[in-house]
Amino acid sequence: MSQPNPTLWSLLRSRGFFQQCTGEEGEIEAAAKGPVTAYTGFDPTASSFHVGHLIPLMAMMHVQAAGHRPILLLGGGTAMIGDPTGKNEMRQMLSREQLEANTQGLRKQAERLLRFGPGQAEMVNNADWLMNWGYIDFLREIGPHFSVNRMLTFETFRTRMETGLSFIEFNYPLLQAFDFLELHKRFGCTVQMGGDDQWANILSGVDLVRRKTGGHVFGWTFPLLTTASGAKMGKTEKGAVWLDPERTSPYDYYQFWVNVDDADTAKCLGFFTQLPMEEVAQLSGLEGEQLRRAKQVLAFEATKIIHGEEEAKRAEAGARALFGGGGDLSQVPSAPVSRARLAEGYPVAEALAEHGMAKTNSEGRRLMEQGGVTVNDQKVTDPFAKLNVEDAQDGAFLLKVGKKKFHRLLVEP
RNA sequence: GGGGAGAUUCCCGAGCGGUCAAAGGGAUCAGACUGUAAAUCUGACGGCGACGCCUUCGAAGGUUCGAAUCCUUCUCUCCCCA
Repeated sequence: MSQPNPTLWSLLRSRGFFQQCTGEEGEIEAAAKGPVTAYTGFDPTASSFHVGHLIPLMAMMHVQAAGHRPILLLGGGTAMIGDPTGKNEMRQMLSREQLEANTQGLRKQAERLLRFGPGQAEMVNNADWLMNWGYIDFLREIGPHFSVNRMLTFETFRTRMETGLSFIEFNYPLLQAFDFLELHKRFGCTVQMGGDDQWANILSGVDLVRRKTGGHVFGWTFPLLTTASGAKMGKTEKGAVWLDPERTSPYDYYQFWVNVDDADTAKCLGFFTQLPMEEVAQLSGLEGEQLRRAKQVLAFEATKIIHGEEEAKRAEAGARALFGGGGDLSQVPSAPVSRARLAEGYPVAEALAEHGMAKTNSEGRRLMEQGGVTVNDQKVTDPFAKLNVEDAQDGAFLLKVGKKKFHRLLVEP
């Protein structure tokens, strides 16, 4: 392990990864003289991380880069309960098989971002210690340390007083607190990090560790990632933006970042790139049209971290071809079309629907009627227009919907 | 255990026998303006080669020329009392 970097906390602060932490001013810094073990948890509710998970993941990368030890906790056990935080209603319960599959998926992705191994990052699954408890035992062991009166004051639960809260969800903070205790015992973990909505859960853990072991541990939260207009970030018309290239292609991933609001650019450069802050500050200083340069850097860097430099370059080349004019079209998302299909006249509406540019044929036709569809740079407004072999350019059709959605159909030889 | 309210298209939410594919808002998409930004304005927003046809208003039956609207049963949710 490299020499621990005592400036980890100030680095995190300067990059935006700080909302609040427990302890007195400067206390956590002081406690971090030697290598610190810090953990953050993710419940495996899907088989891939998405952009919403990126802040804690990036934070863990900084922890490791600074010479400390990050622990990534996958909540195979807690996901059996379901975190009620931020939910208006109970989450659908996932089957054990599903959770196991999801855990595998997340594990694979995490391994690309952090170095795991002896003396390096740890990856744990809380199913390993949560699943074997007997109900009575757990209640006797942990229950006495939790005040229902206090739990009811948690924002999470207060909002649920209106819509209803089941007992299973009410138990969630106990389990998360127990995780911290367990990691403290096993790995000497002294810091739990998470989104600010986790504050109450994290505090529960800090308290529990103190009560059970007398240990002094810390909680640290990140700001919740919202767009300048207040909405949760990470959603597009296609749904969540995933880190799994099968779900969100590197090209789309790159596009997501190019398309962030002007107002969010600076914030995102701090969170989602590893560029030095001087460079971030300089890029953020750009104005107007120039700011797009900053977004291109953001997109490239963010894509590089997740998909690697090669993919980032490809995504960038594709974007340049489509938006910059000319260039290399080979990186644009594409699919083959058979000659037979074209011979009988391939309705544009169907082509759009079959390649994810419209949900249905009707929507495809509507888009055409509204002037939103372009084939090889020619606007097509006839809803029943067809593609024919002889209309192909360089053996392909470039379909475009709106300003940003492109797809190339390659005529089979 | 007793009493009450309710389940509507992605979300919220009108409709309460025909004029309902179902008001309004949000979200979303397209067009204009732009910088692959934001804001604003306009349009679209169940499916279908479509001024018509098909499938929708928790589920299944029934009444009726005709039902999201009435009746029956069922499932689920919420509230109040105990």
